[in-house]
Amino acid sequence: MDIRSLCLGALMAGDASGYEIRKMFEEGIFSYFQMASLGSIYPALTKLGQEGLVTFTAQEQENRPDKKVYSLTPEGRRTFLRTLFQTRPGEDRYRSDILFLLSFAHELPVELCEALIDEYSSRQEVMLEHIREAKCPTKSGPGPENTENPCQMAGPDFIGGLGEAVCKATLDFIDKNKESFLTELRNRRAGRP
Amino acid sequence: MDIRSLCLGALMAGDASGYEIRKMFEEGIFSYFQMASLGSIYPALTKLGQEGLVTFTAQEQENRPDKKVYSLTPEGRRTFLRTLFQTRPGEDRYRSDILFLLSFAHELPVELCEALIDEYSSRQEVMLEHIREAKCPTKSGPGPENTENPCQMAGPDFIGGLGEAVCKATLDFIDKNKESFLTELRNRRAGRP
DNA sequence: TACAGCATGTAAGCAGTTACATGATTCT
DNA sequence: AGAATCATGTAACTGCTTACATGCTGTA
Repeated sequence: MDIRSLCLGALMAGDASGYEIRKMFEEGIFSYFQMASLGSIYPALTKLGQEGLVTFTAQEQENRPDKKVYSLTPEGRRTFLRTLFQTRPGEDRYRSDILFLLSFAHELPVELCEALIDEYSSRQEVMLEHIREAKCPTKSGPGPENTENPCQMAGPDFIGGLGEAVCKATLDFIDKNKESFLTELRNRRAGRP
Repeated sequence: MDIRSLCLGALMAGDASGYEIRKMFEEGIFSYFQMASLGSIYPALTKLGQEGLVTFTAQEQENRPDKKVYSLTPEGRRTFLRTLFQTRPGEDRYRSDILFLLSFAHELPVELCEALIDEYSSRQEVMLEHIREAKCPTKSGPGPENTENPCQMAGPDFIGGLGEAVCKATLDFIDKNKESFLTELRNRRAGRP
């Protein structure tokens, strides 16, 4: 999935500025499985505008750059839908420095291992929070205004449920295994220093 | 984590050729949370060799290019350990085209949604298989020969357990929610065609 | 006072993917 | 016969991150 399709997808949920789109990928429902930075979003939006797939209206703001609120054109919508149908989905990929580092736990101080695990936990908790908020957004939540009631969209609901289940399983596993893991590390250290 | 550290990390588990290192990232324990392609591994190995962090012995093979079996130098080992200590782990990131596509389930044919979910499931099953094999490798399993018994390494065990828990949670969620999700999609379709 | 958030945009630089080049062997 | 596996290597291309440029508002 290239950044252009990602932007079109974000706009399917409602009009938004580049800044708001990034928020969707950072805190919203997409944050679980995609991400995009401003440095790639702005150029993508500009290009999509040139191709007639999006338009924008500049909202004037005092003492700030105009806020450009983008929306899909009918053609943009059609193009995106076509992309959805045609895309042969690429491999999933998960990257985690923390888990890589923890693979070498036997070479690291136990305190560092514990810190890494805790860091991993707290990140998962943040993610869980994001997913829950995205599933049942509070009024004036992040992202564009909800033109449709998102609770009527089955997709995000299913995906959100999946994300929730995964985060919970992760936190649960750590909860149950962290101490015995650290104890084992300490014993090994004591056994052959 | 840059590709160079990833290669050093792979070699911590034992000597290996570039081709074998890729296998570790494709099927071995690392496949769960990192990946690397041959086009990046070979140049990295060459560079590490120039820097004195790895050496290799060329194993002659009939009618094939010599197999270059790399091993860490003492300095390579030290460098990697230093890296482990110093690295401030980057954000985890998970990318999934399938989940992105499924976010728009309400715009897709139900059959396509089902196919996407099934594809997702089967990929998770493959991953689960890899993780299990990596945790309790069979004799002559993938990757370099096990110079140490991996069952004595707590890190991979913990990580493997985590990966297993996550895969299981995913498969479990899909098992329990797929049908009702598809039914809901079909009902919506029938309700307002 | 300093930092975080809002808000857009450009451009350099780099890391990694993909494709190309080559070729024998073994499995289906 | 064709595909996959083994095996290494180079190079173009792409797409993304990071940093820079600018500047007000609100909070700690």
